[in-house]
Amino acid sequence: MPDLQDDFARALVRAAAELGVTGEVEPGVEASAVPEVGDYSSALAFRLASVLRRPPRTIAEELASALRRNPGQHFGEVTVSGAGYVNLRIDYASLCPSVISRALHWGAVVSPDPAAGAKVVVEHTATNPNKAAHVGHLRNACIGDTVARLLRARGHRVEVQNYIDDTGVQVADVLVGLRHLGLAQREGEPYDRFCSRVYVEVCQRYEAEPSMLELRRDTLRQIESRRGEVAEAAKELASRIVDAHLLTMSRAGVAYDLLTWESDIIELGFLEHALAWMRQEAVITMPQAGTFRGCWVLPLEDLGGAEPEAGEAKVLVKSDGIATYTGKDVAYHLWKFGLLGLDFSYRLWSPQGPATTSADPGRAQLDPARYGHAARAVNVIDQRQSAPQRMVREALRRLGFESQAQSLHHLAYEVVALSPRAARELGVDTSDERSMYPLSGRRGVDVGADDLLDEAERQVRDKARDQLTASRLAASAVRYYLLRFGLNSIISFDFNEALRTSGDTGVYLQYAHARACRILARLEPQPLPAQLPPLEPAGRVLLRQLERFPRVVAEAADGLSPSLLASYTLALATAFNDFYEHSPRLYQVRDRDLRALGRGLVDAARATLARALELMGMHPLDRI
RNA sequence: GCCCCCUUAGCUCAGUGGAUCAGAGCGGCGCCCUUCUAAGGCGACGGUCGGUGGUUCGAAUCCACCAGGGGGUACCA
Repeated sequence: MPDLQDDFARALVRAAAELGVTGEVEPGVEASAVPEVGDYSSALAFRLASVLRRPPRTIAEELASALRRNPGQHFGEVTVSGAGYVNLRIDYASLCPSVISRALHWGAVVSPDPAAGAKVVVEHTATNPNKAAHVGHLRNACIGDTVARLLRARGHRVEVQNYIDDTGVQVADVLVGLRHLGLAQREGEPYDRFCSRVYVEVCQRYEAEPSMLELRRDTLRQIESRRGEVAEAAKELASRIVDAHLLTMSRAGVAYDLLTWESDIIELGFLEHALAWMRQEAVITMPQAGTFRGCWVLPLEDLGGAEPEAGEAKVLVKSDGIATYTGKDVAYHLWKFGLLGLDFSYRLWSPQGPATTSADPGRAQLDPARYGHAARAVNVIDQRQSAPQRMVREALRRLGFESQAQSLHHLAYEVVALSPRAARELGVDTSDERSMYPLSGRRGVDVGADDLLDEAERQVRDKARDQLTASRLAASAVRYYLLRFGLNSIISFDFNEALRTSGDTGVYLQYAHARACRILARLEPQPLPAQLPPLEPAGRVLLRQLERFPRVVAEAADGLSPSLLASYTLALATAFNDFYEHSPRLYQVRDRDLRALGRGLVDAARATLARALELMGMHPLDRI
């Protein structure tokens, strides 16, 4: 179905051409701010005023008559208002049937992108596999998962990868704790929670006994060697935590196509190969003196032969021979774009779970051609890692992969912090009166993702019909809470706000959907009459929201902006609730045509709400 | 020091290709449940969009400077 707003924009461009305007014109069509003048408005006349050297109002009149001579499909009245706005009123009677029938047939692709086809790899979550996931990790996963769903709804081929950093310091820390602190898992304590506790303890011990840091260094070295008992234990620890994370994330509707293991990148020689390549191309150098003596570094600028000082280079391999995360990330991204010339083996992580990379060809189960080979990469990583992400891109560029460097997109988002109240509730000293307090796994100050989901479930349990409904409702509430903020907003986490069930919440959206389902259950399906009865104002608002859906999906997907979809869905649910409150009970409506129209709108709202909820990873509920 | 982000109603946040854009939710106030789900709807109250300048016919939105807050700038990630 053609898109009405686009049609209006195109018609305006044609009209401008009739007035003798050549070249690019931006019609600037928006929903009318004043409903009395129309449904869509354009400020084109203002923009043409300086070109045509006529008053905007005159130009608007000329545009309007050109539009009236040659109207588009579903165009109603064309008016001119204000100092020169051209307004279009929708012909609701003609638009209604096509909007409704389109809504009843949303497929996997809601809003096809003509440019889709190339593969997009979305990397998200990448939580250190050493402790329980907290609400900050959950924000990452919800953003990434929704972006992946949005891209698929545009017709892109998407592969979701979860990078498992199982050879980093955080895993080493918990391993040190497990092996040297003698802590025991408590009765009923989940393993990931237990490891969180060990992590906090070990971090405290480092402070008290700096000599313990030697244990960490040694552990890290053994992990990176990939041989021996310690390396095995690290793999075992990471595996158990990854299982816990997958379970947590699945509660929130988040799933992955592939787990990519850092240990495999090392074991299969990806890192060595990438480093050798960068040495050969003189992308990285080893300063003989100065701050970075004995490290392999990526110089940030041309220093004219001088040795780089702090801030002038990024270390990829430390002087002790251990690679930094950025070093490993370069190797990973060379593979991701299919540039490395080496590949993993692939098998299933669990029978129904995601695929995983493997360093053991003997256990390979899956076709390697399916994975990697990205044309475009979207990395969902919080804003604090902007600098390292730039380094990865810069390394690709200097190896001669300019187009891949440009196709690597760091989707940066702000962190979740604690509101002063939440911080107090978690026992943080807030006497310094800061505006927010950071989450800290290291200090044990965080909101566990599972705990939050559990708490949300308790909140809705008594009103939900069963346990499954309660858990889906809870997941919806949490997911929507984490998605409705813009990516540049720090979420000042507050329990009351996150667990609220009224107003601008996931529960409200689910309720609207379930309400539509309950209404439909009482009505026989019925074809729309050829001649539609007039639509009430609330119905017109609803129809306009329904008409807009594919456009919103396109904008949210192309702009990698889940919050756009969140605010749209709220507007749609509000329009539907408004329609519901201001229309007579449909099953009591005698007029057959009126009932058919109402049923059609409710069904379209139901289908569109369901699709919007799915795109946000929320399971649409037929009944609550 | 340098770089990035934020500052909009009492609170939490949308809105930033200029115009018809001062919006939502929460809280507080007043209404609406014999009738498809009231986790809903309606009404009133509430903001000189951090400040100052600039560009423009027109700025919450663009530019400059300033203030406050957060983050980065590590041989952590």
